[in-house]
Amino acid sequence: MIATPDRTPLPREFFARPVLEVAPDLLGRILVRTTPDGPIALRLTEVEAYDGPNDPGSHAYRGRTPRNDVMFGPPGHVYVYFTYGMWHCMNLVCGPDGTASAVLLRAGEIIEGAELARTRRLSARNDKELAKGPARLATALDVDRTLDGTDACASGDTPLRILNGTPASSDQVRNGPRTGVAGDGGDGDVHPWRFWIANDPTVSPYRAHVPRRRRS
DNA sequence: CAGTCGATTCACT
DNA sequence: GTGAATCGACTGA
Repeated sequence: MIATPDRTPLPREFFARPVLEVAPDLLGRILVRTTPDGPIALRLTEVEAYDGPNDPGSHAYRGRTPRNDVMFGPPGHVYVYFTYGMWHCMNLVCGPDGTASAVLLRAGEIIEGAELARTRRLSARNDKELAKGPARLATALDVDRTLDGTDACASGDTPLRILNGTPASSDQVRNGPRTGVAGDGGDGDVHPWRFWIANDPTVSPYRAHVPRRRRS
């Protein structure tokens, strides 16, 4: 018998801890996206940690800019970036105010509002693929830069909230190198800061970083 | 101000 | 497995 997920909101203090502590603890939590058409809820199954200005793989590595400004702010807020000219990815800001660390939400299982998610993810061949990958996750939840800076810990009307859910037990958590991160591998250290739930079918496949060939 | 490339995805072979 | 799509942020001259 499966316990009903706990829908208590996660408090800001949850996110104020060190990012490497928060990231694995996020697995099994529930993200609720409230759209004009209704709610979409997602159970997190895969995340990656980015450890502020000390982390070459992080957008915060080269300092504060208009794009990454939210990362430098208080924890519990959402950092959304636009990439490859067509996709969005979403993060949750962690650590004390000013730390600039964040967790990239890479994959999850849609547990509510799948019919809404399907209309945004027409290329998905099945429901496991709706949010299998960070840009797919953002697309399924209708997240773009207009939500950058949203407080996921605010009470009342919010487009995004994060709930307690059913945290993954530590023996179900796996970790390994981050996907597609230029700062990892090579001459630098590989940070095994990708965390996922073992054997979960919604987790995205690992890919090493490949520099893009120059366009003709 | 031009050049480079990205915390990716999808269609094809 | 390979390559295209697509644009804005960032870099360095």
